[in-house]
Amino acid sequence: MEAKNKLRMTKQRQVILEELRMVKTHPTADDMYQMLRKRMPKISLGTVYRNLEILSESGIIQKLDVGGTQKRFDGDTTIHSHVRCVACGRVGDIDVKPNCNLEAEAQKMTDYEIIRHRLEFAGLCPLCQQKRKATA
Amino acid sequence: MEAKNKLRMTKQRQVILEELRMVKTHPTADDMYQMLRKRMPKISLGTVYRNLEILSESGIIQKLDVGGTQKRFDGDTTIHSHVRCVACGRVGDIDVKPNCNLEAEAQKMTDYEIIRHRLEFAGLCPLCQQKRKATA
DNA sequence: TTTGGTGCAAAGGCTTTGCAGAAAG
DNA sequence: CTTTCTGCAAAGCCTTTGCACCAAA
Repeated sequence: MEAKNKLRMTKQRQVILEELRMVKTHPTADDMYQMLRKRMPKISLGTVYRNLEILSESGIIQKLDVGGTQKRFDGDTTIHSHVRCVACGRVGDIDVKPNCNLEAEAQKMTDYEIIRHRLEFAGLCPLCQQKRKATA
Repeated sequence: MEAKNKLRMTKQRQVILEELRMVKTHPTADDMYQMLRKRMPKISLGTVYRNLEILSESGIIQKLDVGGTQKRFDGDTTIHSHVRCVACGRVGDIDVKPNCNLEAEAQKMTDYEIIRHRLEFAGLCPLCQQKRKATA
């Protein structure tokens, strides 16, 4: 729990990090598990969860808390926003850097001490737009 | 699942709606359950979940997907943002209406069809600020 | 060696659901 | 009456955890 332990670079951890950085899909833990089994058939789901947790605590990857029930992970730790497809759940990146100083703005209106913010969009991904046209 | 059914205003539904509108705390389903039992001791947790779901689908209340594992509910359906205390999980309101047209902005940068957005802040609530001072 | 990590399976937390009886319209 | 809703308990889904063995450093 504490960040005092030294991390070891195990095969599993390495592969998890590689795979996550290789995709731009913001996979869930289980998505990752499915991907990883192809390269490392004996890896366990528990190990995947543990490592994604550890890596995100260390700031090496990012844990996303976008809508939906499952957490998602992002190998890209630069500041950017996300779009979530309301139909299929897919999550994409958006490179919006809200110029307005939202946090200062918000700070004026609350007695919370603002630390950071999160901006997320919801919409329809290209695939689901097509599906909708087909149905209509 | 379909919104075709006519809603009945049962005692339970009525009380749930009243209680939710009475507080400004963005309770979880279980928070609501605890509150409700005082007025209606035999209400079941399942009923609470079902009604919060139905009411939010009907747009009568709002289901919040802020960070943390549990969903929260808000009787206030006007557009506003939320702050979440990173220490205790409490959720407050912030009346920031991002003037900049974020969605149009985002739309330029993605092939998703943007439908809406969500702006959330994270910080320390007054109580947790005090606790931290006391500890430091 | 030492100590953190792994696989496995069981346990946990939150939410949903099947069912028979109750109640709104 | 008819159809939706309720309470209860069981099931489900995602995630975490205990344990004995394994492997980095």
